[in-house]
Amino acid sequence: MAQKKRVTIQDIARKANVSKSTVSRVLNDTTPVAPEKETAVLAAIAELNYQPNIFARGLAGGQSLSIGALTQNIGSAFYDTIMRGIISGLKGSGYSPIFTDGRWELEEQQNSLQTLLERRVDGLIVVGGTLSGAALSKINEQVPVIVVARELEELQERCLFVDNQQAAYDATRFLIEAGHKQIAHITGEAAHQDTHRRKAGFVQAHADAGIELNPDLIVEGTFRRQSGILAVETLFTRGNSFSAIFAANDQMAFGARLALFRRGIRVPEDISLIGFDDQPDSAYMTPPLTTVRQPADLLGETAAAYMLQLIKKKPFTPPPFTTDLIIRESVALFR
Amino acid sequence: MAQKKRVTIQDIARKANVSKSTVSRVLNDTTPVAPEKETAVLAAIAELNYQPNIFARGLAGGQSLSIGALTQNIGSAFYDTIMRGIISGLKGSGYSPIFTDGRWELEEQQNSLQTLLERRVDGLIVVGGTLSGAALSKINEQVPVIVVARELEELQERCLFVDNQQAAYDATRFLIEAGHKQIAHITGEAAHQDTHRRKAGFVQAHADAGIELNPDLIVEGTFRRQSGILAVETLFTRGNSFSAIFAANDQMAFGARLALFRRGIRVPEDISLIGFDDQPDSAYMTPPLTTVRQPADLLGETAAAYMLQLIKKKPFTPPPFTTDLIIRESVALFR
DNA sequence: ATAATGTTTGAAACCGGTTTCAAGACGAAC
DNA sequence: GTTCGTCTTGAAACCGGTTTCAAACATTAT
Repeated sequence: MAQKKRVTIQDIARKANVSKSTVSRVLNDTTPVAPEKETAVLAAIAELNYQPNIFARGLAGGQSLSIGALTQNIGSAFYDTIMRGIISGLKGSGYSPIFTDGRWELEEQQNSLQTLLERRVDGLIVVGGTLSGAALSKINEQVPVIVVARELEELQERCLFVDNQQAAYDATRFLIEAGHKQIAHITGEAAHQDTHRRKAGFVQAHADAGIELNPDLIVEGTFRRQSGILAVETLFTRGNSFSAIFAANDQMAFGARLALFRRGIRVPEDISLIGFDDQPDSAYMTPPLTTVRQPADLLGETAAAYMLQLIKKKPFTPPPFTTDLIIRESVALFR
Repeated sequence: MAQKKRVTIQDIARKANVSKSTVSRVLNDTTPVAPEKETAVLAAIAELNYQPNIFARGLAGGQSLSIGALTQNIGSAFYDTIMRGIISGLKGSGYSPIFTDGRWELEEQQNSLQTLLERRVDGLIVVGGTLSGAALSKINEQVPVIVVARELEELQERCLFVDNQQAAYDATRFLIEAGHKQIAHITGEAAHQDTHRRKAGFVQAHADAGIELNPDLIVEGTFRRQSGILAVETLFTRGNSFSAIFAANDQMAFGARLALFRRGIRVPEDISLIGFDDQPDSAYMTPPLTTVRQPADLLGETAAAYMLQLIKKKPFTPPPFTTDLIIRESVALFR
């Protein structure tokens, strides 16, 4: 059953005794139309429950009314929150988002990108990832690009990100102020920009506090839970003592926490732990994890708003993004 | 810069010295074409880097080559895994997925549905949610619908789901066999089908084991972390003793675990805990959570494969889906 | 050799919108 | 009363594909 024939603009035109052109005009509000005709058209649209054909519109108008969003891990809390921000930022604009998942793999990112471009998105929001700035810059010539949670030289004003170094600095300083002097750091994956920024903040905080940093206390991780476990094992293998760990993200903090648990080491009584991202589960860690919160929702919403302005070729100045240290219970004063 | 003009089928035709029709034919493989012409067309396509215009194709062919997927919480591990399954199941088929998020709110689900329908998806995969069977059944008249993780009378053969009752039965039985006799259950939200199935399994396991079940040990939750905390508080307020908790999902198990932690109650030494879903974080709980695993990836992949067959109007019989009890460290023998 | 059949092929119609263009209506200015 | 400019409107072209249709050609049967 169902409606055998879809209602077209022609049907509306006929019903309202006007031409297709006029219907199109009231639909898009491009040219003034006599009030009584407009009313008639609107009535016909309502009565016939007309839905414009998106393909015809896209074909004729050259617009898809969709924004592509390429994230790296739909399903991770951080990306999810950004996505929700994008959704809500686009709400009511007539544009709808199309999400794809790059899975942190370059090939997958390229495929996803290809898919979005084939779908003729009117704008592209890239969240994280490892696509080169040059590549994105080239795409930006075709369709406006905004980059979230990453900083690219080539697309300077199009990047929305927080000051990762400062955030890591704050986190480290918090540990130092709590009396910790021997602090370990589990870094992210080397290929990531954030990894280096956060590490730099960690280092800087030591320097500013006049604490000598033992390079053996820095262990390379991958941003994944598993690597948090490995990192802690590595730390103990190396044999240096430490009273706190700063993990470059919450997932690794979870891994570290499990590794400590396995060794019967208490958190925070024996060793303090601090993460980065404030993913939802972190508040439910035992003990609840002290961590750095990024305004992921705001980043997403801003990206959407920015994109809408970009499409309209209007100027836009993104607000500053600040991070917050969420103090919970995984950090103790060093006795 | 960029390509000022997009390459069209006409350009290819000209270059290969054939007509548009012929190009279209080699593109879609609908009618045999002379080998030498086919080669010429293919060469032209490669040389000019031709990408078909998806709108023109959709308009002319009446196909969008996209599959809509409506999930409830992009970002929750369970939905995420299903989504990945859908992505991988669709890979190479020419169809690409469009995801929307219903957020477990009816209005949002309806909006999302509307968006997908406007986008003229060729198929719709609904994951969970609260849209009525009648509503979905009606949509199924327009476009094939598959429902994942939910069972609907109206769309019987289109539903892919696991036996929640059996899975909950297994989990409960595991606790009983470990010697637990007073087991608490934190249910999901009443509006959900799964909630009742899981509860039924919990009840049935008691009956089969000849253990009388104290109804005070069943507390209503909402599937959210927070409700796990509340549920544990409620249990202690009620004052009944119990040695194990079966939470209807992992998130609530996390909440319960935190509540126990706050009270200084050890898991599993004092109270055992078992969850449902096996979300990634669960393996990193302290102690790692024993839980029920649903084959979410398989569900997603199957949904995609099923949809492709449906579109081709071919028959398809989904494989059986089984759950696994993932035994970790949150359950102890009752002494 | 002729008729019947089958295979390739291009022209043209079509999908459902948007946009250009020119004509018609109308009020203001001369 | 003309002329001019502005506003509203419909016809037609166009976007870039797919599909129908009939013609052209090749193949086989009679």
